[in-house]
Amino acid sequence: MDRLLLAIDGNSLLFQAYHAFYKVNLTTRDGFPTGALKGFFTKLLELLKQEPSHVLVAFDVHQPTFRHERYADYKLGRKPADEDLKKQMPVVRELLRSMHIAVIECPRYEGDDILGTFARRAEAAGMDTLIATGDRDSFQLITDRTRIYYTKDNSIVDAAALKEKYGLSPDRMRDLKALMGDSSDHIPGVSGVGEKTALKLLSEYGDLEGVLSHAGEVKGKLGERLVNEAENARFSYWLGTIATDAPVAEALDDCAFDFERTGGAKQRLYELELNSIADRLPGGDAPVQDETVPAPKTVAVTNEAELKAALDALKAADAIAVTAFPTLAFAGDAQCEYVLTAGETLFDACLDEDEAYRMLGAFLLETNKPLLAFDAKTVYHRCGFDPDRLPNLRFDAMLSDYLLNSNRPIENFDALCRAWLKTEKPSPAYLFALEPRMSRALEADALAPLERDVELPLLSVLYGMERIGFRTDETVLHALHDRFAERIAAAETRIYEQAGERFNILSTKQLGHILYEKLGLPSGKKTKTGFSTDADTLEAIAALHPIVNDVLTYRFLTKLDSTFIDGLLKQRDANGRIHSRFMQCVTATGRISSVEPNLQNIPVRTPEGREIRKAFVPSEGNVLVGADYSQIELRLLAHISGDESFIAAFNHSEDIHARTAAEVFHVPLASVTGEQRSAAKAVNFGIVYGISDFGLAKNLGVSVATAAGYIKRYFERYPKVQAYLRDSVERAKEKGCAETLFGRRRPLPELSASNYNVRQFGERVAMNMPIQGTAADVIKMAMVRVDRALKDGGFKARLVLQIHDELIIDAPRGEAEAVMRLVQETMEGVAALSVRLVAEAKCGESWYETK
DNA sequence: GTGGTCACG
DNA sequence: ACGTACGTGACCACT
Repeated sequence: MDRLLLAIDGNSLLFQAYHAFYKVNLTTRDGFPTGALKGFFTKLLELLKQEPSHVLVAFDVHQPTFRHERYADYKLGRKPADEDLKKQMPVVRELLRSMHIAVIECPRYEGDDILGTFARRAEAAGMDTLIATGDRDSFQLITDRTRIYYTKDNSIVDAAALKEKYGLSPDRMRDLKALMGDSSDHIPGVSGVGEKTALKLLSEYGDLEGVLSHAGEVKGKLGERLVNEAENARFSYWLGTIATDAPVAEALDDCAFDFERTGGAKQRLYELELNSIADRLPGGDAPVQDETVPAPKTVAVTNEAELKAALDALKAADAIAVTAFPTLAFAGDAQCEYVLTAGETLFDACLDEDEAYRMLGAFLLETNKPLLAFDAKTVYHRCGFDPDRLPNLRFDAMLSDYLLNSNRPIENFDALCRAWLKTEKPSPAYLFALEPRMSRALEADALAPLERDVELPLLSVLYGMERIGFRTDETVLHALHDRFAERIAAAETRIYEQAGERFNILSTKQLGHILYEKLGLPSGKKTKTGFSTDADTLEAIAALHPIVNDVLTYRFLTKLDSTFIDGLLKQRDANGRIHSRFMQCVTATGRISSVEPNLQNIPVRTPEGREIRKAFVPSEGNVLVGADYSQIELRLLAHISGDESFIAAFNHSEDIHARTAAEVFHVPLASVTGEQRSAAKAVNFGIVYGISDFGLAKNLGVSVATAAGYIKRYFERYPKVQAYLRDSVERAKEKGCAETLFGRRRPLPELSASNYNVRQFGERVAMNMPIQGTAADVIKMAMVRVDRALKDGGFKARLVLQIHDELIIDAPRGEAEAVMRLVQETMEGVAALSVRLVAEAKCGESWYETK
């Protein structure tokens, strides 16, 4: 096999990577931007699959290059690179060097000159070259030994592909550009000549000189321009010519590449929290060990006798540390870990993992020793604990880490150990080192009470909810499926008739083709990949063609059927119960989330969707008690802002949206119309989300000016709300994070971003997070207290679900009345604020009835 | 794996 | 001149 040179245009790739990750705003946990790095190295690894024998990455140096020195306006037109990108530039070079990949720069020459130079050198050495770039200029470098990997669409371009696309040979690409110019590269070209005209001229007269010498034959304004701007065109040709003889110090041999030597970047990539990249590099041996945390001795546990001996040894321990992934491991101190290991020979009596967990669980309960864990809830599941009898949990590293940085939940224990201790291999023994360190960090940020009083006890409550599950009635689901299936089939038939063909209605691409091309309906906004077909867009054109409503119906019903009916039926256990998992360390605001299945988005807003709640039923002999907070976020806004009239409205039990409407529209409360009320409701939501006139206008379907007027009058009536929103942004900017009434924090690196939109987003989050997050804190505290009150009160009733401001309890019929009172009082009394917290409880034979 | 869409608070 | 409501998760089509 021929040897291959992979020559990468570093600047081009880095810019592309930066913009690809722009919106994601990827950073390390302490705020260092890493989006461009992630994109760059992901692409690099992809390119390395070509198995090059030589690799180089060419960069521009930050000064005018020889081609541009003559071009006075050059600097004026160039946009300064974003701060975030600038910070990552030296890191890219550093990482590449530690991967033993040649980084090549040449003063006064651009990256593509270096690529051109090396491509020719490689050819001379009998090698093939693959140039990776997102810059089409490089197409001029194509030969039968040199191809371009065009990163914008991941295509490999050779002479044949170029001929097919432009009808030009590689060396005519410069002629093309000389005529059409390139504004992004500040190449003037000939005015009024674009790609089409340039291609036409070239096909007629061969090359640039041919075109210029025949300029007199070209009619009209175009001919004039070709004559007048001939020098401009020649200059452009020169500007657009990539050098193949740049005086580069490095030789081809300096670019020799060996994938096995790239592991040198591993440690640094982990530090940058680019784990997925680091994991793909070879080796990575000798990780930096923090001196104060020596690796523990490992004792393999392969059979029951060894497990018993290990537990025996742990009887002297002050606390027990346990991790469940990838396999059960535990420790009684930082010096020694016990790891469950498959037996090595046939003579070893293998120990069943479930049995090992059971024995460890029993040991924890018997001794009641404090438990340290990473993801204790999973450990509980593996041990199969009875939710009413749980171990003495003292520390969960996953929870502590989440409280310290809710921005990005840690993926696993490996990553946490690396981040906190600079260790490579995770071990439960490290929990003994992590506990004091993380506790100090929590104390320092005043987060210890949240950890101790809310998150740790809540973990056990959530475990109970997951274990118990929510009983469902499959006959309800099947009956609904049948009803929906008929209507789906009918809508489908009508759609095909009206479209005149069968197609996949759920494919946005195919649907867009039918609606906007075949039927000629007006297409509204666009998405990245085509025309938008979302419900808002379709509703706007529904009156123009009856097919549109059929499509909306079809979408609506298939969504209910596949996501909720099918989806739920798949998740039922042998007893018909559904065990969702409640994720405690996912959201940036402090809410919990629900997965597999998500029980926090079961339909309620439409009559058909709401029917699904009839399938959620109490256990045998029980009823469901549902209790929800009334307007909790707005009440918290009233409390936190201290706005007297807002507080008064709540404390007088007024309808808050109607009251807001009366204030904003200057009408008496009694004469507020339905329309005014819903506008006011939208304004209230907007305030909570971090208001913008544009967003409110879009939501309400009014002009931006009208929306701005609503907001203005709102702030006039509730001045302290305005002051609060302003202050939250200010405070967040000072502290670098937003925080709730109870001190939960969310880092906001967005606030110091150079990009306006990212910064605006940060400001909206700074307004929203304290409200949404405080509400999350409040209901979490309520859950802990409700759970405790039920158990302490000897009730059999148990929490089964939380939906952000609502709790569902599965309660014996005889307990219903008492439980309703208990849950309502607990929820209302959980925090003493300047506004009353109001909760309403109901009970019924299904979730449908508890609203 | 990503993007579009839509279910919830 | 730009492009935005906040927070989630699941399903489908498509690459």
